[in-house]
Amino acid sequence: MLKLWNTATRSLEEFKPIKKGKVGMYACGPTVYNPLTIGNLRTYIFEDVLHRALELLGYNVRHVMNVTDVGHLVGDGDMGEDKVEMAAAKAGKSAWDIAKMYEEMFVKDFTRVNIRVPSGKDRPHATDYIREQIDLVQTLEKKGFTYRTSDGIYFDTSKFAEYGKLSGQKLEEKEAGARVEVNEEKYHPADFALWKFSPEGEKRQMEWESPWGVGFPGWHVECSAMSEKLLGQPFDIHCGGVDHISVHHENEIAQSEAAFGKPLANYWLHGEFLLVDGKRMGKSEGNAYTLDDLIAKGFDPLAFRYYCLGTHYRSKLNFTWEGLEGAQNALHKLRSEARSLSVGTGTEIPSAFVEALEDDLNTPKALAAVWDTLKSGSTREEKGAMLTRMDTVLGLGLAELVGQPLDIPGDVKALAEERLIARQEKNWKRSDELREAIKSKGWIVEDTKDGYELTPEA
RNA sequence: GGCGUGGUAGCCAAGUGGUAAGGCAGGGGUCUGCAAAACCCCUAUGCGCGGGUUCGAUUCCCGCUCACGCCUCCA
Repeated sequence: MLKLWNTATRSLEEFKPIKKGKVGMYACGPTVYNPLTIGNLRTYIFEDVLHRALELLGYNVRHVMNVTDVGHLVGDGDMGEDKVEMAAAKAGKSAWDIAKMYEEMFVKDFTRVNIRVPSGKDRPHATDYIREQIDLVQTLEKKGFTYRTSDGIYFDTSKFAEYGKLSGQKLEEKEAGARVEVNEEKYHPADFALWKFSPEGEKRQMEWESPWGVGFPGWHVECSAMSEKLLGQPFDIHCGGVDHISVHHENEIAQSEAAFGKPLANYWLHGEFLLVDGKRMGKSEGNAYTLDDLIAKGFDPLAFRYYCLGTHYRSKLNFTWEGLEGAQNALHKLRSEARSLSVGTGTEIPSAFVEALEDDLNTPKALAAVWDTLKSGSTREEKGAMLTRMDTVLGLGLAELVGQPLDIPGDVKALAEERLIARQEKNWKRSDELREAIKSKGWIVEDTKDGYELTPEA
């Protein structure tokens, strides 16, 4: 029985899909205006593991992730500039080119850490669903949830009685906060833009006609419009990062539920942050690392994935280089274990592994089950089969290594053979020379009980 | 001010009302020309602090403290 922690109820709940055997999940995707940080990546890895775990448990999963290529504003809430247009201006490129460039970058990063990237319709772009977003705003307008200011159409949060139910914060409590509100035309600080007008006399690169005037959709409305269009409402699981709980997801709920009069999603799952030096890592904090930074330091992207798997998704992960190194060492060990196994035909999965996943996606526990399996008394074939199955969830690239001894170049192999003979003749000088020769070709030779073992230099 | 999360060995990190998974690092041993690997063994009487409940708490309750996050764009 799969149990998941539902942010909406703040409790562990048994997962029951709307349609038997099927799961519809929606994940808030990147805003394509700068490179992904490893913090962003942690959340996407969590969603990918969720997707894979659901499949292992027998569900047919539809995983939709949007690409925000318009409408995400920087700075003071609804008053700032559009992130994509701003990045474009800075780079001297068009907004469309910027969006395309950063989308290609994140797809590359996803691929490098073995995240299966949603594609086609399952990766909708906000700019391709302008019609749906306008429709949604019109529905809200008809139902009386909107009002107009000089710069756009806004959602009136005071009209939605349940506003704040996800974060457990009432409107009045938010109001008491120390935030500075710069948009004095809004009725309430929590109100948010559904449609923004293009600035007077200014031509935006991304703008569309609408019943209210030329402009562009607000950030929150895209998710509501696209999830309804692609998954229906309600759908099963909505995920994202914890920082979205109190604003973005709250706003999505308000829009969607106000417009359609039914729940948006049944389960809300949120991935915790990755911290650096015990503090939040963020694009605006200036302490953000990218996957390329890790690679530049000689790390394998999958070592980062392993690192993430070692912490429960609802716990903060304090990123350190030492921790990443430990993860990489562990991954190397797993790889060499995998190579030493044989391809088996079994479809067994250790129950401890499955139970760990069913327990709110407890990947650290699942990883422990992997190690226990490797240390167990099962045969190489059984272990090979089990590791292969478990790797469909882990995504550590172990499955393809099972039963695949390293491909050793002939010349290296010949040197190793020659060294073996030298050793038998107790010609240690020659033996050491040959070890050096092998090393110069990028391989490490190690003696074993009945011969030697060659591994590529890290 | 409001809402929320967490403090477990050198590091990372699970977990439980009955005496602490796993990984990394470290130590000892076997082995070895050397080295490494491999294998075996060891490494928290202890789970932020103080109370309480209990036969018994790291696990439940209360208080405190520290750290972090959200409430303003950010996974």
